[in-house]
Amino acid sequence: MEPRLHLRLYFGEIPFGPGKAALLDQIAAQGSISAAGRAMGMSYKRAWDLVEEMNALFASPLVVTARGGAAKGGAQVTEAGQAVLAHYRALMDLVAEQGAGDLAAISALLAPAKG
Amino acid sequence: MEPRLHLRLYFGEIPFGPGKAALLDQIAAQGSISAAGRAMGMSYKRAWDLVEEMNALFASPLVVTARGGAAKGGAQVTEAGQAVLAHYRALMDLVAEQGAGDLAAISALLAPAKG
DNA sequence: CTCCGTTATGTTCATGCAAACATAACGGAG
DNA sequence: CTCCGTTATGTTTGCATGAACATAACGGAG
Repeated sequence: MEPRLHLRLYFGEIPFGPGKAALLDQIAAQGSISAAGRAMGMSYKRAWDLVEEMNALFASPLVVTARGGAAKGGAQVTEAGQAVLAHYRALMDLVAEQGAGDLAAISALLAPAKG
Repeated sequence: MEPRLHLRLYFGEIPFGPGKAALLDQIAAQGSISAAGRAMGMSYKRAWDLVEEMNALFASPLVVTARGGAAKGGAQVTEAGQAVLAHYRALMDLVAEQGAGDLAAISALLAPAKG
């Protein structure tokens, strides 16, 4: 499961967090939205809706798609997509490393994990 | 309105972002949950629910309350509350300053603001 | 031409969540 | 004892969200 304490980047009302980052990773690795969805236990429609949401946010799409048969159809993460992913990861790493003290201080105040 | 690009800290499913931070600020400034809610254009119930949610997250409450009349009743932000607020702000500042490059890079890729 | 895996889209249903409204308990001030 | 502003809680209703199901379009492989 996801770590107890994490960060989400927000573009207005639209969140970009661990879920969308992992989806982009899976699309890059699998070469299709449906395969990525399967690998993540997510319905194709759900995955596709998330992709559409992300693409709508940016001037150029983060994921490009192609219809068609087994060898032709598929999806690829664009350079813009890789860039967004890289900058998102950089921000998360920044917080995880240089913000470790603050994160630990907050964690120490948290109530014991509930069932 | 809130900035187009911001961060929320997540404790499991529970978010802690600009809204709750501002609510804590207002409670500290106004001395009561209801006054804080009024100042923020938020119903008392909404504000109280948020306070309850935050208090449940931590080992000791972030806000303590007292019932009663005009001079007696009210709410105060505890030391734990001030600490959480300070560490949250520190993380946000860290991202805003040292993550400025990544934030700018992402912003540059965003589609022009829609209506 | 058929088949298969993919993208693309729509519909329905359940669930969660927030807003609005309503009410009770409290306790000092006067 | 009454009043007032506060904390505290419950109920209802509308809206947004997600899950599940269904269907269409596409296009290369064979």
